[in-house]
Order: sequence, then C-alpha cells, then structure tokens
Amino acid sequence: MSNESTHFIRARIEADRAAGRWGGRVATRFPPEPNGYLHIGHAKAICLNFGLAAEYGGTCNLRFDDTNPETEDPEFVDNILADVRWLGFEPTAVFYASDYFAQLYAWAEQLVRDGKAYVDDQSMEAIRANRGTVTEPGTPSPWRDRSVDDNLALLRQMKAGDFPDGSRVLRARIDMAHPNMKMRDPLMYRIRHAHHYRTGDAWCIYPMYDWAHGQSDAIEGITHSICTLEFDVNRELYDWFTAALGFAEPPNQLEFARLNLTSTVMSKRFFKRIVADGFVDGWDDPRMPTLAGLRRRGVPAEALRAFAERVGVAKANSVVDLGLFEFTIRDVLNHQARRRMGVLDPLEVVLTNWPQGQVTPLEAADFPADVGLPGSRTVPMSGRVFIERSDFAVDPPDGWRRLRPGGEVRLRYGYVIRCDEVVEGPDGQIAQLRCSVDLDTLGKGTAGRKVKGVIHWVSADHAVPAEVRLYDRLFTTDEPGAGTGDYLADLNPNTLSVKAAFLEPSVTADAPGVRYQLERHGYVYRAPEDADRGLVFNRIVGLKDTFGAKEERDARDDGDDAEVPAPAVVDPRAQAEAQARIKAQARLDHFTAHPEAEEAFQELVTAGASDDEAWTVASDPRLVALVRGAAGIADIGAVARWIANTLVAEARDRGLDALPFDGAALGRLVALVEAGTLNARLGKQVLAELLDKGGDPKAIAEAHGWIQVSDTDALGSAVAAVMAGAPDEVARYKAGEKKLLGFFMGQVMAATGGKANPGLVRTMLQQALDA
RNA sequence: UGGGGCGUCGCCAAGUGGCAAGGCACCGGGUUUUGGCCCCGGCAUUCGCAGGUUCGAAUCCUGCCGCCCCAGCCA
Repeated sequence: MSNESTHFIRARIEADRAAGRWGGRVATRFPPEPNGYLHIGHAKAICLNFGLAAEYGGTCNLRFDDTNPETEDPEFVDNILADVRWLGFEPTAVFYASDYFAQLYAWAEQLVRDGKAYVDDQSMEAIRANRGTVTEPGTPSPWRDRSVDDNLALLRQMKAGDFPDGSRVLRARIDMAHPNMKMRDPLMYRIRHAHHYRTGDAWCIYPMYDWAHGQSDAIEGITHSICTLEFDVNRELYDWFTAALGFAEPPNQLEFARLNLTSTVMSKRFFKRIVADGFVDGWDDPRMPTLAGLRRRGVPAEALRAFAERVGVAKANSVVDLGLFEFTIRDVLNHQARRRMGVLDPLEVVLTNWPQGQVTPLEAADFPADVGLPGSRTVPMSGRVFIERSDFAVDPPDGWRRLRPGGEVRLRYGYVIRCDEVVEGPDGQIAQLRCSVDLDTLGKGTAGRKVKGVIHWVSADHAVPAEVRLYDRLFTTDEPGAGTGDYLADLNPNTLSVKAAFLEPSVTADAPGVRYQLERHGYVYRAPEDADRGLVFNRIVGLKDTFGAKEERDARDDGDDAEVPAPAVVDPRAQAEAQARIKAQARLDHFTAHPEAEEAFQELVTAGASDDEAWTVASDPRLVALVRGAAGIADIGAVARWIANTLVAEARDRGLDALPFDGAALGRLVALVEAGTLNARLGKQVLAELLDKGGDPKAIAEAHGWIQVSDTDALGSAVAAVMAGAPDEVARYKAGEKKLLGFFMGQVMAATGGKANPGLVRTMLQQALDA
C-alpha cells in the first residue's frame, strides 16, 4: 500500500542512529493521562509511537501519566489499555508515572541542594501575578533566595503533610524574566491532600507535568519522546530539568501536529457534555470519535492504522477531511467484508409469471470477481420479493438506471424483471409493483436489449427481519462553531436512523462480530454489544455514491449561486515601497543609537553595496570588521554581498564569534571569484571550509582542484555527453519544454564536479539544444 | 506585543540549489450482474507576499503578511 514517507521524526531517528546516539536504540512511549477515553486523535499518536518502535526494532511503553489524583480513575486505565491492544499494539511494558514518585522526590531534594529549586510560600494568586505577562518580565518571589537548609526542611515538611493544600509549592529556580513563560520558575510540586487511585494516601505532594514527564522518560530510557505541538514551548524546560540532573544521554522531545478532522470535535469537555445531555448514549456510542465508539461502530483497527499512515506526520496545524477516513475504511473493508443483500425500505414486488410456489436457490459469490476472494452462499428466490423503495421511480430523473414503469432491471445474482403495473394503496402511496420475470436471463445476458440497472432484493417469504442503524456525522458543518464560536449550535439533530430491514437469510449463519457489505448500501457490523437483541447491525460507512452525489450537486446548483468575494489585490509596487520605508525607518532608529553603524553603512553604500546588503553588514560590528579587513583586496561591494547573502547562512550554526579567518582571507576569496578563478558554487565550497578550518582560500581551492573550467573544448564534450545520455529530455526540450535547461545545467555541473563555468555552459547548451 | 512553531492544489503531504512526488476530493473516459471496486486520462508555468543573491531558487539572504501555541498549584 502506501510506501511510508520519511517524515521528519523518522528522518530524525535515522540521523540519530547514524550518529550512534543512544547506541542506536529507539525507545518511545505513549503517555496518556487516565482521565478519559482515547479518541481517533490518540490513535495517530499510538500508531506513531508503537509503529516507529516496531520499525526500528525498538521498544514502546504505555505509561500512564497519573500525576493528578483529582482527575484520574482506574476505570480509564483498563479502557486505555484495551484500546491500545485493540489497535493492534502490545506495549513493551506498562508503567505509571506514580511509580516514580519516590525517585522524583529524591531528585527534587537534589535540585534543592544544588540551589536549583526552592519552596515558595506565595499564594496561587501572588504567583500568578508575579509571573508577569508575555510582554513583561515576572518579579521574583520574596522566598526565592531561602537557604538550602530552609528549603530542604520546608520541602520535607511539605512531603510530611505539615502544610495545607495550596499553602506552598516547590519551584525550579530558573529566571523570572525569561522570554519563555514556561521558564519563569516553573512549579515542580503542589500540595494536595488527596487520595490517589494507585498510591493511596502515601503522598500529599504531587509532581507537575513538566517535572514528572521528562524524568519519567529518562527513567525508562526513552530516546524519542514524541508529543504534540503545543508542548514545543515546554521543550526548553524539559531539557533544563534533564540537564540539571545530569543524565548522560537524556531523551529528546519531538513535537508533531495533532490530528484534526472536519466535522469532528475531539475534546473531553465536548464528549462529557453530549453524553451528559443524552445526545449520545455514552463514551462508546457508535457515533463518537472515541476508539471505543469506532470499535463499537465496527471500524476495523486496520483502518485506523492505515489512516494514521495516510494522514502523515508533520508540524503544520491541519484539518484532515473526514472523507479520507471514510475512504480508508471502505478501502480496507472492500477486501474483508463478504457481500450480502438487504432491503432497508421495502417495496413489494409480485412476479406475475413466476411458477406458483416455486423456490429457486441462486448461488451468489461472497466477493465480486475484481476482489478475487473465494466463497459463496445461496439466496432463495420466490415469486414475491422486496426491493428498495428508492430503486423505483414513476418519473425518474435523467440517467436513471433503476426500475420505472414499463422498464427493466436485473435482480442481482438473478433474473431480469419488467415493471408492468404500479399498484397504489389507499393513501396514494405505491403499495406494490407487479412485474414479469424473464426466466431466460439467469446467469446470462439479454439478447437484443440492454439492461443497465442491477438492484438488490430479498425473497419476501425468506427474508429475515433485522435492525440496521444508520449514523450520520455529529455536526452539520465541516468546521463546527466556525462562525459563532459555539460548536454545539452546529450539532446535527439527526444522527441516527433506525431501519426495520429485511436481510437475506444467510446472515443467520454468522455470529455477532461479522462485517458485511450490504450491497449498494454500505458496510455493516453486527455489534456483539447488541447480540442479545437479535439481528442488529450498525452501518459503519456507506458506499461511495456518485449518482447520489451528482443529484445532490444538481439540486444545490439550482439554488443560490453564492458570490465569491474577490481577493484583495495587493499592488506589488506599493508593497515594495512600503517595505523600503519600513526598512529605512528601522535603520534610522538603529543609527541614532549606533552612529558607528551609520558610518559603516555609508561607507559600504559608497563602495557600491546595495542598501540591504550594506545594512546587514553594518548592523553587526563583527561583520563590519570583516569587510574592512578586505579593503584593498577585493571590491567592497562584492565582499558585502558575499557576507550578506552567503556567509550569514553558512555561519548560522557556528555563530559569528571567533571566526577562524579574517577579512583579508575573505577578500582574497571574493577576489578569486571576481577574477573567474572560482565560480559562485566553488566559492561557496571554499567559504564553507574556511569557516570550518580557516586557511588560505587559494590554497584550499588548489588542494581540492576547485578551479573553474572555462575551456570550451572540455565543456563542449561534457555538454555533448550529457545530451547523448538524455535523449528523452532533449526531445522534450526541442518540443518546447524550455525549463529543462535547468536539468541539463545540473547534469553538466554535476559531470564537471561543479567546476564548469556556468555562464559559458548555459550558452553552449542553448546553442547545442536549439541547433 | 516578548518567545516559540507553521505557511507547497479544495483537504492532507513529499521535496532542503537543477524536470513541483503521492493520496483524498473533483472532472472526463473505459470496464462492470454493486451508480461499489478496478483501469486510463485531466487536475500547482508555481510553493503566503515583495525585494535580492545565483547560470539556475519552493529550497539561500532581507523585509513584510497570515495562522497556531505559551501568562493552570491541568496534561
């Protein structure tokens, strides 16, 4: 199926393995808090963590992040474990953060002894107020500089239960003015005289998430701690704690975007609300996006896994079309679910020329030929059948392939029938169809006339009654609450439709838990939960319905043609001018405070640098020194251009301090490029090495043989060779695909080790190609 | 607004200096005893915008715009 893409987490793991980090080990974990049921969003995280571990021969633990005694419940522990197993994963080990409380506490004392944590007596309100805001720094607590001994004594008293809830906390001593709010002396412990479902009353102080999580990862030897995007601000703190404790090879946190689906809300608050309001029957209601709900609905675990793979893993917030999930379910079930016939809304059909009292067993394959799976069952045929009411129309629309007065249609796996008479009931509704059957059409085509329509049916005398429940999505819009902010207002009032259906009798042979495709309807599941009520089926998902979709579209097109507002047009020239003004003003402001920068700026502009380039260099004294060092060696404008466009990027990782070369060396490099000894690419390579080890540009170039080739004979043969090796591309180019010039350029440059004179090659290539 | 993250087709998503992958959706056509499945073809002269560097830019530089996250003793 999908050849799994190398998303950024896989790429990171592979890089780590290549670098030999953690001895090449891969250890992940899935860390739910046991305070609710898992939903389809969690399925993505589960598949990611367990999948990656399996892929790299690693381990994946299930760890309950149970650090908050007030919200957690053992009921959820069991259900979460069941959900994970149902999804098809077996944890390497099942752990609980609460098992680490003693270790965590010991480490907390260590941080106190190291002066890296302190007990704060401020009230919750005071702590909040003193945290500052995103734009203002916080103010240090008056208790921030207590002695180690006092802190230790107080922490022990906290642990011993000497203080009431909320009276004191333990905080990490980091920086109350830190730009990252998470780093402003974050809380490590709070006092809660609460009963924990696992540790009982052993503790009255409980660790906060940030304090517990990374350390729990470290205890378990996790290598890649994968979490969702909103925790990326926590990573700095995660790293601070593991560094403060001095772990040799601390785990790394990686964040990916959580799954969002159209027409779906995934929050515990929402789930609780609709369960409490009776909108659905419980957390495991088949309409719920919880794993329990999806399982009860009949969605196979394999579909969840395939879906997780299909949506990908990235860092961009996104909303996946619910249709993709439905497609994935069908894709999986198409090859698993045997076909059966069932009529949800019956219309009686009497076959007027059927031999009186005869019952004919018809063989029907379990799967159509294209699926290619074996098996069959027999379907009894008699003189009175039910067909779907929607498969008959007195006045059908264009393109109708089903039954109509006087029209013909094939009964699936059976005969062709013709509608001779429509019998109306007293209410004017169609009560019965009287049809004639062509007994010569079983298993063969129809001579001379084409019958396009095939409809499903059941023998009225043999069909078994069953309940089939059709579910609709929970919301009427793709983006619940988009306009109003109140997603409850967009709840779909009609999410359940219970059908008194008639199914072919063979379904009684299967036990609850089976999935069928009810032909032309969709996939259904006989939920074990409802087994005691007889034949009860949930429709998992409908079949793709191109005819119905078209009709719907036609109906909509007849309605209002909403005017699409024209996008605001931005005049590029105006934007460029506005930008120039903004930049100029920023420079002016900077120059007022730094007159020496203005001096350098003017100097560079005079020497021929553009304003932007001059500004980039002038705003950093280290760059100014560099460019001045090149004076008299190369054109100053060119040097400024190299610094602004290339050096800045190349030096980004290592920083600008203590460069292993001076301005003169840079000047000599630029001069080599100016003289044509090096082309731009070669120049960049030399610069990279200069940055790495220093040295003389010319010597570096010569040592590698990096000298630009401008010899037309040598270049000519390279061009010819490339063209000879790519006849298809040459033909396409000649046919007008001029953009392929870049492809040829790349080939020639690669063939010459990047040494060719690109301007020359381009000209020669064009000549040769246009010849 | 301080810090951080992210902008590639209607929705996801590859791509990290050399021909804009793939899937869903959509539009044609073929096949069909499921208006399903399957098959073939069409779907981004352009990567948030604007300048610049380069022979060559989605990718490098500069600026701007937009969306998301952080001010729980929740996780």
